[in-house]
Amino acid sequence: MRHLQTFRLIEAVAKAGSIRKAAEDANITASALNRRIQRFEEEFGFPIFERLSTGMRLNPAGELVLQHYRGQHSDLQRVQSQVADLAGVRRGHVTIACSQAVLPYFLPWQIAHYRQDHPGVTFRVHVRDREQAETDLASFSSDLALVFEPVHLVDFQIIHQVPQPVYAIFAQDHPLARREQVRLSECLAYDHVIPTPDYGVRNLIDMALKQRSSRLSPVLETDSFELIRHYVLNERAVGFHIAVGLEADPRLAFRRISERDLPPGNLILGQKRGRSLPVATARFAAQVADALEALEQAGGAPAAP
Amino acid sequence: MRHLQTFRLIEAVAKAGSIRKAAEDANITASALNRRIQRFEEEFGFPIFERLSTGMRLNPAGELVLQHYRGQHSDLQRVQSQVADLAGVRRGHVTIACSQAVLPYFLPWQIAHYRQDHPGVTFRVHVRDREQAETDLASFSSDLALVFEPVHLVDFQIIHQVPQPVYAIFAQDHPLARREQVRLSECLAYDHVIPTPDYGVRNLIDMALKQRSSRLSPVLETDSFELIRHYVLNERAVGFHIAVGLEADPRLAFRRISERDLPPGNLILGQKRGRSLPVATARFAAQVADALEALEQAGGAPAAP
DNA sequence: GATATGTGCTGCATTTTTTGCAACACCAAC
DNA sequence: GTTGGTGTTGCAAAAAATGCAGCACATATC
Repeated sequence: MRHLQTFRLIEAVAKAGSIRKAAEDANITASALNRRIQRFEEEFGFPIFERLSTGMRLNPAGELVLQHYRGQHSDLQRVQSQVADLAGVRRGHVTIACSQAVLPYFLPWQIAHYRQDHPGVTFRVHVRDREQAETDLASFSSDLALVFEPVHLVDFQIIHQVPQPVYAIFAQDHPLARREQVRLSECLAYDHVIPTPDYGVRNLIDMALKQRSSRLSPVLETDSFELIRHYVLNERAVGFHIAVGLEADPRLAFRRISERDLPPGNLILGQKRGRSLPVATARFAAQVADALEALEQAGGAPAAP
Repeated sequence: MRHLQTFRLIEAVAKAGSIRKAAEDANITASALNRRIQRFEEEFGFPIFERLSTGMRLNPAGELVLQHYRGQHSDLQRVQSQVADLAGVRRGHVTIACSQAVLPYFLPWQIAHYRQDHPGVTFRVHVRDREQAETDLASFSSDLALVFEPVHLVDFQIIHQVPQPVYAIFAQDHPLARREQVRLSECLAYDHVIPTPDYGVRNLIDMALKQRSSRLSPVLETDSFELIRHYVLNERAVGFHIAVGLEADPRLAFRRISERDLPPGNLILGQKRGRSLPVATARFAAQVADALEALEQAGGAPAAP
């Protein structure tokens, strides 16, 4: 919508840090952009940028203005989506910030399934750690977040949550594979592969170990769960993973870690607090919530839908 | 702000019912206005007006668009107010929808008191019955509502409420003036003057009488409390009024109606649910809430602040 | 049934707004 | 000082919005 053009440009300047750079990106001249901003500031009644010798930086007023714009933009999209819906067209665009764990099976299946009924709806998926996911919601960069054990929970509204036990994963021929359930200390006795502290699984392990004698001594620490899943196939090591991303694989075994050692964390579907989502987004969220519900009913066991 | 101009015009057309009328009001030609709307609809992707042979009417999509505009407009004002505040200027504009009862003493004193500290803040007061007040909030026509016994309470968020007993009012020399407290049936035995059914006081009386034998037979039914207050000075009649609008007056007497007959209603300060108010408005609301609090501490007795 | 009055819409000339180009003034680093 | 970066401004060109006049159509009114 053209009436938000000035705000878009303001955002571009704020991001680029200078009028000239932003102008180049937007394919207009610096002078035009400059005057747009001046005109806006005059109309608005207050300057929204600090003029430094090195360029432009938003002042607090500008931050407020930008936030207003983002909310306005998002709400307009919601309205458009709603109108499209009542016109009989189910179209729209859904942006999701999610944990890596849901990438291999859960999320692709959910998206494909939704698109079967509503082929007009498109998606964008951002892989984020739990903190970034909440930031994304707050800045309207993402509509939904599907994350394991979020952190702040301010401005973050839970749509649905399901407890997810942590599993130890290893190659099929690993000694622990003969067991039904394993203890955390047993796992750590082997070489182990763990996520970096940004992630919920790691957080749960850290919390659990605080009151125990065992310590972590990972052979590999990584921010990629895909790497963890594949690494344990190459060395006799133990990895950690939550149920939702696991699926039967003849080479891989996973065993639940005793709840006495490691309480289940929560896989949470959420949105920005107080925001009303576009129709397509809301319906997709409802579908995912149902799927999470079903997951819980099934006992949290790893399985493809 | 100029970027909302198109929305303003759309609103004007919706209200006027025709492009030509709206164009005249806006001091532009019908053709310009027409093209603005066409351009908007094309950009938006859907028509927002029904073209009737008699003029234009918003379709459901248009209603959504208008609602969006009102929300965004209000939010922009909030941002401006907030910026003005952090720039050290306390300025702004507060719009209140209120019951008649608070007009004589309570509200004027509150406004004057606030303006003493913040002379940059201006006010607009709309007298509304309790139902209209809520509509005003919903359509962003008013920022605050101060009403006795609101009706719907959906989309209406209570900021503060204080119980208000109903008083019988009459001339100083009325027989009932010798009593400390009066019964409802006693009042109705005299000629009585009551508000129309739109008002909370009337509603309370109606509810009370449902389970009793007494019936209403008013000599005067009116939507003006000012008229009620003045009428009982001219004829030996009984009127009804809530505490907040009463003040010592040598010619007028008021006596509390027994709570056994008539439970106190609530005087409620509220806003549109989920909306964040401009700084000036929020502070004024806080001041009024404090005053209501003090009113309650004082036992709800009629008195000027 | 003809007329009159209202509606929204459109082609074209005009006005207003926005933009691009070039130059200027300033600052920081080299 | 020179160089490369910044924001800003005068002026002319381009683009967008507007006003005018007239069209086509529907609904009242006589």
